[in-house]
Amino acid sequence: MKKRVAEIFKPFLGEEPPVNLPKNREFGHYAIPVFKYAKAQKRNPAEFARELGEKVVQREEFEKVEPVGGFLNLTLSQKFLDQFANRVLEEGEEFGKGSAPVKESILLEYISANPTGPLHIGHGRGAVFGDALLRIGRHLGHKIVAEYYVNDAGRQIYLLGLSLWLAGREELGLPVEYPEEYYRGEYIKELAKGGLKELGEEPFRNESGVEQLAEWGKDKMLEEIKRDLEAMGITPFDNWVSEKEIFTRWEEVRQLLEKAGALYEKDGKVWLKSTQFGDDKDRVVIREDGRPTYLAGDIVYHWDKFRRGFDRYINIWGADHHGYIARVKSAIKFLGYDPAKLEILLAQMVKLLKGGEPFKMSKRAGNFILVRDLVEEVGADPMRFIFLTKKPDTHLEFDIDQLSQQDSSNPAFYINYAHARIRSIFRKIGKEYRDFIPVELNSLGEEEKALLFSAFQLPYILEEAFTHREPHRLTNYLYRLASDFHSYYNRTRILETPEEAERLKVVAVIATILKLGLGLLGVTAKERM
RNA sequence: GACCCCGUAGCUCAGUUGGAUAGAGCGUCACCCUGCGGAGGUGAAGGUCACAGGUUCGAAUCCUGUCGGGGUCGCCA
Repeated sequence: MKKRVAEIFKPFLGEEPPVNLPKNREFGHYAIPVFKYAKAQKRNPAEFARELGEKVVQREEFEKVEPVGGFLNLTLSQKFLDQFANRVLEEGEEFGKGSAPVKESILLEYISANPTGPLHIGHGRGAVFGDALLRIGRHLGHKIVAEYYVNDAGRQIYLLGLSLWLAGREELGLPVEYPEEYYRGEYIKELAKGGLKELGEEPFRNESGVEQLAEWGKDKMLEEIKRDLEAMGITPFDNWVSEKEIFTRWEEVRQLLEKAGALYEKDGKVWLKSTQFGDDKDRVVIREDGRPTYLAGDIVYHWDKFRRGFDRYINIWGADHHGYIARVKSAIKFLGYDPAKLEILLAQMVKLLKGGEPFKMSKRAGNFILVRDLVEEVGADPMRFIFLTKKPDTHLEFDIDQLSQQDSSNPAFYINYAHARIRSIFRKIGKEYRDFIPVELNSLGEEEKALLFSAFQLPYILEEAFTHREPHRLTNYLYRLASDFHSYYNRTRILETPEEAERLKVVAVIATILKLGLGLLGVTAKERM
């Protein structure tokens, strides 16, 4: 819509001018600041705006063209609004589909939490963030592959086995000596009990059982993670990539790195010369005892990603991994790929309060808050919403009690309620949205025009939300739209008025947009509350 | 010390590509039910956009510096 307006001005200005959305409704739907063009011609901006206005005032798209200072304010005609309303009603939830100006193939990797414990709310934030990006991006027409990297090898998995072994032994009354590092927490005890039932007591008798328990426990945890994802309504992943499996290609990658002069030996270890491409220090990839570090696996994984030839690679990591970016990018560079194609988004921490009381998260200590518990407490939708109303790179703090509220303080509720109210009207009259396509809009009030206008912004909002990797823009937009609707609905009767048909058409558009937008956030719009 | 994120109303946070009078929710106060869903709406109070410079027609937004809060700095992941 905005694009069409910009195009109208291209012949007069030589380019598509910036088209602003004025905050104040008195200034119309769109405003074009002409300062830049006036200055280039050394003209007075007000005069320039007036002359520009005269050139477009006759067009059917505009009802009013008004120069104010250095701005040219535009009010769209009902005819123009009607055309868009018809498009929304015809296309329904396909509205805006494939509207990205440039379509890319993207490999999106997110969560990738170790299968050593259930997901906590920090993972939850990354999960919801990634899922929203995925849905929005796909709607816009990007080809996105969703991938989860499973760290199913190495020390963390060993520790899982050890922790289960210890917990099982304690359960059996066998002697237990706790080392400094192991996983605590209720889930370990429960899992160990499950292990006793399923595998018998044998693996717990002596230390050789640790490895078996690690393998078994990892599979169990992965299943639990998948259950958690499902409970949150996360779109199923296209790929689950196993570190263990991918690492079988290490020799191949190692040779490539050596050829590129990326590796050297020192103190019996193999180092990556990551300082060459901006890292603070070089990093060990193979330890003295021959075991690879985590980085080695990650290098192979990224090599594998780039070989698959996407336009872009997006990783969503916890903010605590930011120091890791430089070394991964340097490895990519050594392997002959363009590290600029790898975009790493950091999701900041989540702090949870309940009645003002802070909760702390620490996976090791075992007193972290599980996604599962939060879903049980407030439901998946409110949880998704609270994560998606904030920028991912800000520390997020919220009180659980507020999310349990069934009122406007709970955005998930509030938006759904707007949708349900409209559904209720259509249930009552027994008609479909599409039935109103033939209705001509010509006696709309200011509020109705404004409602339609903001509903038509959806494709633009989606584009912005995706390119900035900020799905919260969509959430906030939907909230505003719902709010505008509630306000309108509160003072405007729809049924049994002379304007009934036109008003139904307007709210049908609103409901379509709300449902579509909610869907892209992973929330199913409710028919009734 | 280095690097990353943040600093906007009492609290939690939005603020579009730099654009006109700075926004929401919660909390406080005052209102609106003869109504299609009041689980809603309207209004009031509340601001040195951390601070200081700079860039320009114009800065919460971009640049530099300072201060403050959080995070990371492993041969864990």
